Amino acid sequence: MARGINKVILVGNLGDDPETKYTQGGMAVTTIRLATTSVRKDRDGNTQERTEWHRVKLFGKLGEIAGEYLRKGRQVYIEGSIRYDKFTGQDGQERYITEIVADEMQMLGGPGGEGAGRGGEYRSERPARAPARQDAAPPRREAPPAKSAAFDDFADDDIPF
Amino acid sequence: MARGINKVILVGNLGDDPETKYTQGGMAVTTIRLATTSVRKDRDGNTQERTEWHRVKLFGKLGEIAGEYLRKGRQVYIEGSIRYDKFTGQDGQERYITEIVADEMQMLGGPGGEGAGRGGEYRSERPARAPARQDAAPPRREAPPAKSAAFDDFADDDIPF
Amino acid sequence: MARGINKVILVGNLGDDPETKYTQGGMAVTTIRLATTSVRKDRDGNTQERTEWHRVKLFGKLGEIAGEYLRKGRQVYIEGSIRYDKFTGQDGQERYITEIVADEMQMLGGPGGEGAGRGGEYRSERPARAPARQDAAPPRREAPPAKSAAFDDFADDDIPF
Amino acid sequence: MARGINKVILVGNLGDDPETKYTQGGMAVTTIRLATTSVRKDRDGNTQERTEWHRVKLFGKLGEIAGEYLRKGRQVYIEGSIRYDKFTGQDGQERYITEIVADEMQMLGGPGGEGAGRGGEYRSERPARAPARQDAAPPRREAPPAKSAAFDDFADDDIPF
DNA sequence: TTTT
DNA sequence: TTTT
Repeated sequence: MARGINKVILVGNLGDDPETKYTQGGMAVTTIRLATTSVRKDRDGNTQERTEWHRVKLFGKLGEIAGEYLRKGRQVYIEGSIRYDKFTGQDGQERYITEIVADEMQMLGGPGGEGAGRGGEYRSERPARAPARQDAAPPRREAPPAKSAAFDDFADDDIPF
Repeated sequence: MARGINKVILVGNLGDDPETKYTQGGMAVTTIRLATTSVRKDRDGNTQERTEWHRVKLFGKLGEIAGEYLRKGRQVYIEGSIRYDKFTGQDGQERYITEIVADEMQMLGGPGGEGAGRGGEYRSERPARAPARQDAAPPRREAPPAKSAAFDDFADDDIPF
Repeated sequence: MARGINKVILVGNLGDDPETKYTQGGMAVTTIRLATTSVRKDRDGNTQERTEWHRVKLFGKLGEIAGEYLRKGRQVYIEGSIRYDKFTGQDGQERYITEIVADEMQMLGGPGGEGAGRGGEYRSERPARAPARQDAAPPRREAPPAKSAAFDDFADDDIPF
Repeated sequence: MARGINKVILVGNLGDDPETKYTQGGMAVTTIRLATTSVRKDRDGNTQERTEWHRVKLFGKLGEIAGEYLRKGRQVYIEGSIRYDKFTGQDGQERYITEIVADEMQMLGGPGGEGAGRGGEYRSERPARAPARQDAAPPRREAPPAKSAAFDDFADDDIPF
């Protein structure tokens, strides 16, 4: 049972094309970089911009869709959670990385969206247990788009409203 | 494929005990009323309060847990979506109702929480197809608490981080 | 001091052009209708769509900007809160209305966006006390776009990070 | 004009008492550490927990209130944005830090809440220009609690609903 | 009434 | 109808 809420909502543009890798179990893991920019006036009245570059990871079906349809420049809505990781680099130094783990994605009508229609929302399917191991699993890009789960929550058709 | 985002986040206190009904298929549907209060100063500098009373519906396992653990006065976090419904009353008049359909619930450490520990987060399981019809399905309150889905999204244990 | 959280996040398309009115004090009040659509499979495996039509109100500068730049079909991000209102119609019947009061708005890159650039985020300025009453205040559409407040929170330039 | 949305919502417990510093301009900057925990089942069916420790910064009035009322163990709601910072350590190494900059805070009914009532929500006032410099500004802890801004957005009392 |  |  989880304790606490860890929720992130981003609307930003991709700084580059997505990168997709696959686990040994064959699950897609796509990484995108998203920019969000805020603006302020400094004490001299000059406009100052600041851009945050978010590192967003998408797993499973969501990762496949992201890898297939997102492109550099595209505007996207992401909902997910923050994850702080620590690892040891090849130089023996400890390093820290912060990532947003997506569980929902919506392509918005931004630039770079040719070839993919203009929008569409996808939710993270909780990936089932990893399938039987397939060494260095091949892409299997033919996977169909995830079906949305949002409305499945009403799956009983005789709800007593 | 869904289009658009419809997301609600509430932290409020229950105005009354929850009410649980069951569909003919045996799915729990729990309704709670949540208060959120905002404050402002009017033009005369007097403090003005305004309370919104939200009607929140929880389905399936989430509805069972809510019915079992939530009580009047308890503070709760809800995440869900807005749903506007129209129906015809017994007097033939059209009526409108706005509800929040919950897909996540977190009991907070507020008052009224005796007997239930102090917290815990639950996510809406996408209810599977309705089970074989059981006329006027009995409660089956012995259902175990839903397992959280939040972390299940990492279900492949050899993720290439 | 407020108690509770009442937060709504929407990404949707306008069903019609915005409507702007002005208070006697000269404050703009713009209403837009936003569609969000979710999809589910029913028990027969057929795809079912459901669209919610949100009524969103934007006040002050935010209302002026919305009235000027938003148009039917345009995709927009809204952040705000839910407000339930009750009033008595001319027939003496009690009526209920649910509205989203916006405090942030971001135009997204959707269709219908000619003449307005492609995006831009705006926050609700807390409107100052109402200006001296101007009977049936004239539009004053020449108002400049609101400056974003997001980054103003760092207004002290010698922050000890 | 900002572009994009960068929004974080947390409900968690403080891992330690808050730390408050002051800028040379006299603005409070309070840092708290918040834990959020998620749970999953691994492939062997064992329950795995994972806790994220968020570093949250609160500025100005919000920082003063946090420093005064929050304590280790207390449960709190935070809304803010993610900020990635890079700096050079004393060893000449580049380091990265991720922080949540709060613009809303709500004390929840969790443990550790003695002496401060049980709740209350506060919003970040956009801090005005820094006051005249006061070298190593003294705390001025007597500052009154920030007034909530949420409802101020309706400041014109003759709104044409 | 939008959108895909 | 809650809560502080």
